[in-house]
Amino acid sequence: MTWGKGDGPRGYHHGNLKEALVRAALELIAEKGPAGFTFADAARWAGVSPAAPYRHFRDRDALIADVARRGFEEFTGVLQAAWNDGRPDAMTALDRLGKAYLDFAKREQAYYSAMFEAGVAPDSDPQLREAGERAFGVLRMAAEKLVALMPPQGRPPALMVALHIWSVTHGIASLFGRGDAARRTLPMPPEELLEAAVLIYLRGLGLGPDATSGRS
Amino acid sequence: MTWGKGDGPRGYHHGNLKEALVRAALELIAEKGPAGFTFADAARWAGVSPAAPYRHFRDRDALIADVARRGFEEFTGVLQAAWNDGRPDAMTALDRLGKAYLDFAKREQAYYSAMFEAGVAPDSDPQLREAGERAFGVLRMAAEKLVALMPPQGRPPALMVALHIWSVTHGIASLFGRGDAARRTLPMPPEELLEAAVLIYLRGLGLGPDATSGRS
DNA sequence: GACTCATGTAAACGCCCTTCACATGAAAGT
DNA sequence: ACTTTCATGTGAAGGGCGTTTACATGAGTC
Repeated sequence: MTWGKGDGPRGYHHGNLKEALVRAALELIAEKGPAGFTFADAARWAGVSPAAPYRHFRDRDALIADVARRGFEEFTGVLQAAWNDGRPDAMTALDRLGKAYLDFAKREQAYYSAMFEAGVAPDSDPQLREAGERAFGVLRMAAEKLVALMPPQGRPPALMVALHIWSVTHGIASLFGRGDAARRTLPMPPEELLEAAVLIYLRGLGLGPDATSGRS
Repeated sequence: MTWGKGDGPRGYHHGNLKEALVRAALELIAEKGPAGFTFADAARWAGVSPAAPYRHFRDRDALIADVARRGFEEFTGVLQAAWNDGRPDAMTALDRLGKAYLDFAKREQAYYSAMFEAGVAPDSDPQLREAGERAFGVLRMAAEKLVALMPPQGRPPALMVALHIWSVTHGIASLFGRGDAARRTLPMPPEELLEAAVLIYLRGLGLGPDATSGRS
């Protein structure tokens, strides 16, 4: 095994402290929430002095912002894979997309917290903002494909549809999606709740499950 | 003006420290977010020593939980007033309800943060949990009145409808509702976004704006 | 008027955040 | 090969915060 990306503390220089700090942040956020982790904790976790992280991040917020940026990039990949260009049909792919969103929020709680709940302003870092917009872009693309299924007269703006789906999905993820604390109990799994909401919403747009096959 | 509830620091005893601490917390949360306020700050704001708050709250989290509980109670009142027993008809009242929700999230950012984003487990305090459930109860009631407009066969569970509406509203409030930081830009005001979403959703349930008048 | 007890204070401990001068060693230049 | 350079990590220090403890105060009670 190579030590290039490993975590063996070698001599005076760590060699990969930045990566180690990001992983420490993920570990600690998952454990104690985005507020319950300290810069010094991350340093200790990486086996360096409390001052070392300042060589790589301006402050604690910059570290969280970097975690959030990486989270958005992971997120984009996950959503894109789930959407899979709308195959075999837009409705099926949208269902996968929603489940992937909830699954990400549950499995990657640390990323999700950093992305949406850590109080990081999206504009604080242009790279963060762009990463977030790329993730939303997947939803936007999906909405465009859905809207294209409708008769040209009376098509709603695809952007609005994307925002609606994003909002309800994020709302469910925020309120009920996480496994640990702050959960509210629910009479059904979040995935079913979301699926039902989207089905009803799409029916309201005039898109039944029958309109999916055929014309692309 | 009476000093009974005022903020004049009298002699050795403050007289109203608990209230003063809650107001300090609201002020500071509104200013710097739920993470960016310290117990000692609240004490300084109230003009007492850093140890004084411990006579009234076990720790910082207990203070935030109390703020959240009060927030839910305010919230319940606001939602109930907006719903107004479903008058003049359920759809109109639901629209008011959604706007009141967003308005509360925007105007009472400090409360809203404490209620939903401060990482307070709803079960940490039974009173907090009950207050939250009373607030949701208003939505549940509204959903029941809406569902009652539908033909008995094929009525969706009112609880599910309430959860859907809560989720999309909370999602919009979380993502776009706040005025200051962490805002994402939007091509339309959040209120319109929500109104459109709910209209489409209700149409998907078979409830057009025409079904509102008449039978209650 | 003396007592009681909730309420506030002061001091102290440990931890955290941040900065500073300084140490180290990998990589570049000659 | 030797020196230089500079990013990277260290140690110590200052200030702040959270919390606990022993003590002070004074409002209400008998």
